[in-house]
This record gives sequence, C-alpha cells and structure tokens, in this order.
Amino acid sequence: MEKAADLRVIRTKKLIDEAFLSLVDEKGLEGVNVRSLTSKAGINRGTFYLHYQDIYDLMEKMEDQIIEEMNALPAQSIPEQLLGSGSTEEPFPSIVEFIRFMNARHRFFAVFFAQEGTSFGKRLRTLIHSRMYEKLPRQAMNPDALAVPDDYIVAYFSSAHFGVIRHWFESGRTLPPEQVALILTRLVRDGPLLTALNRRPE
Amino acid sequence: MEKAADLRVIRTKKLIDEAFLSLVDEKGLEGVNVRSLTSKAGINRGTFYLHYQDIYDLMEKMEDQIIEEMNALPAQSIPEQLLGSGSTEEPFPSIVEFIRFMNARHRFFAVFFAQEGTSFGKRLRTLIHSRMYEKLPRQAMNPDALAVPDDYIVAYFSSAHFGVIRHWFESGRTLPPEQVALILTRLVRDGPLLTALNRRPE
DNA sequence: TTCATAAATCAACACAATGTTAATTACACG
DNA sequence: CGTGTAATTAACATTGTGTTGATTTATGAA
Repeated sequence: MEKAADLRVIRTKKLIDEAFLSLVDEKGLEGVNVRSLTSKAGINRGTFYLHYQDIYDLMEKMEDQIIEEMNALPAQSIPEQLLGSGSTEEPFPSIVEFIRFMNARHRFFAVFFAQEGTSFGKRLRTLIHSRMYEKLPRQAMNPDALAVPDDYIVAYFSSAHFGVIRHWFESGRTLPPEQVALILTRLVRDGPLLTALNRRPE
Repeated sequence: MEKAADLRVIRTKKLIDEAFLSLVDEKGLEGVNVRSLTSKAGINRGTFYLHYQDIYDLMEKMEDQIIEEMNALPAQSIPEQLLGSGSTEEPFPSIVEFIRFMNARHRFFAVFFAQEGTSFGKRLRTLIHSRMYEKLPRQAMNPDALAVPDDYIVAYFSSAHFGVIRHWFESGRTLPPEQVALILTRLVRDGPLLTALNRRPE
C-alpha cells in the first residue's frame, strides 16, 4: 500500500496488529477500543491515530491485505475442468490451497468469523435446518470412514438456503415469495448443478 | 414474555421499536444509540433504561420475538416427505410459508441482514465464487421462464461453501485442511443429497 | 559518526455518549 | 376518585473519542 520503510512504523504496526488479535481473543470485538488497544500494544494512544482513522479503518486494512493475498494464491483451477478428470477421492487442488491458506491465517479468520455470524444468524440457520431438513437421511445408516460428517452436511444445507434468502433481501425482494420458495424447492429437489442446467432429474 | 398490561408501556415499546427500525433505515446500525433512539421516539432517555439494559438488549428481545413467531408457523412439512410426492412446478408449502413470513416482517429482516453480512463476508463469498465457479454452465445456454436466475445459483453455491468453511472454524478447525477440501469437493461433485447418502453418482 | 527528519510521546482539550439517581409529574385502572 | 406505577426532568460521574502543540526519541542517510 504505502511506504513502510521506517523500522519504527513497521514495529508499531506489528504491535497494533498483534494487540488487536489478542484483544479480540480475550474480550471479543465489543471490548476493543483505541484506548485498550494501544494500552495492550504498549504504545501511545495518539500514535494509533498517526496510522489509522479508527478501529474500523484498521480492520478494513487488515481485510484488504488478506483479500489481496488470497487473490494472489497460485492455483486457479476450475471445478468444471476437474469435474471431468478426477473421480478419485482426491480433493480439488485449488480448494486445498484455499483451505490451507485460511488455516495458516486462522487468527485473523477466527476474528472475522466471530463477527460475521450474528447470534441471530446462527439461530436462523438452526431454525431453517430443524424445520426443513431434520428428517434427511442421516449418516448413521451407512457409517463409512470416507463419509462427510453430518454436521458439515447440515452446515452446507442451512447456509445455502440462508444465502438464497439473504440474496433475495439484498436484491430488494423483487421476486414474489412464491417464486423464491420455488427456487429453493428446485435447488433441494434437483440439486444445484441440475438446477443450473435447468434439466429434470433422472 | 412479561406483563405489558399498562397501555403506557405498550405505547412506549411501540415507539421504541418503530424508532429503532426507522433509525437503522436512515443511519445504519452504527448510527443507533440510546440518545438518538429516544430522541426519535420522543421519549425521555431514562425511560429507555426502564425497559432495556442497552441497545443490544433491545435487539436481543426483538430477535426473541421473531424466532418465537417463526417457530409457531403452522406448516411443518418435511422435504423428504414431499420429495416423493410433488414433481410439479409447485413449491413446497412449508417453504412458501417461511418466505411469506419473512416478507411480511421485512423491516426487521432488512435490519438483520444488513448487519449479518459484514463487508468482508461479502467479499469472501464473491471471491469464493469467482475463483471456483466462474465457469459453471450459465443460464444463457437455455433461457427458460421457469429457470432459476443465475444470481440465485451463485448465492446458493457461495453461501454453501462459505458455510462449510465457517463450520470448520466454529468447530475448532479439528479436521485437517485436506479433509475439509475433500468434503467440499464431494459436495460439489456429487451434490449434497448424494453426499449425504454416501453413494457414488450415476 | 553526525545530524536533519520523521516517528513517537506526553499532557491537555472539548465533546459525546453512557448509565444512574432523586424528586416530580402524568396517567391508567380498579 | 385516588392510588400505584410509568414517565419526565435535571444532574451526576465515568469513559471513550479525536485533535493539538510542544517535546523527546530513534532512524536512515550523508
């Protein structure tokens, strides 16, 4: 972004980053303010304002850097391409790289995911699942070392539907409720790939 | 929840609710504080504290009520059950009810969705999509009045994968990255229903 | 090594919001 | 009607913000 030549600047920013992450670990996002942050970092409160507008500005810049790094990840392979080739139990390489990166940066992402899911969001996803998919065929029927754990299936379904509903809201609720319901129904019945191709199952 | 017998209490709470929703509409969630809220509601600042601990407490109680109402929705039908029966273009009734309810309460949900998706969450979902599913077969190939719009397919895929990754984080990153990648790969390749049943496609 | 320069510190400031309290007024309901 | 409770009012200490000006400290370059 900018010139960070001076060792003092580099040191200060590192102190701020570290203080931010550990402060969120301790007290959550609400417990973070400029006063406590600079206190934990061991720097003067005024110094923070030499580098960032406010806490929000700090987080934004941390996000910018992560996004930049993710965009720079090498493997850009396309599932479509890999769909035809690999039929083994090997995961797609691009996805592996992706997950590995998040694992390496887990301190940042832990903060992000903690703030991302509001408590109500979680309750709503749970509700979606319990009301609609509670009686899905469960893994207990066929225990298998290679099987995908139930909780991941649940996460997949509830987040997918949550996302469709959110998109409906974010696009201004232009579609009537019945059509949104139909979209969800088709995604459930036919699966996303078939739905995207607009074909009937079987 | 509690006794709200007194008309004064009912009136005050209605004023607070209304002020909260319209205040969020105007200035976003960050612009809401006790001072501005009570000012807009036309009540004394102290009165707010007679009913709620703080703004967070207010929101929590609003959420409680919505969740309660959603749990009380009549139709509790199971997709599994309906999967066998309906093969027409009719949406599942329970889903219709669900979406209709959210549409009726759209002022509340608009607030909720505005806060739910952090800007970074949106960026991450966009990134997931562009890196992994950009070259999925698009609707342009077969235009159809009944087709599910592209943007809804995108919302479905990106949210589903986002949800799986979030679940991985929320469950303490116990699985190694390679296994999470494999889970995602199988969900993409085989679809969620087949994956849940733990069978091979075809 | 020296030295100009930029970073960091320190103390003080006005301001805004919080949460609480005590005395008073208004009003809903029996 | 009159009684209890809700709501108002004004004041209070506290905490955090963002900024400013003077001063000290550390860095990178000559």
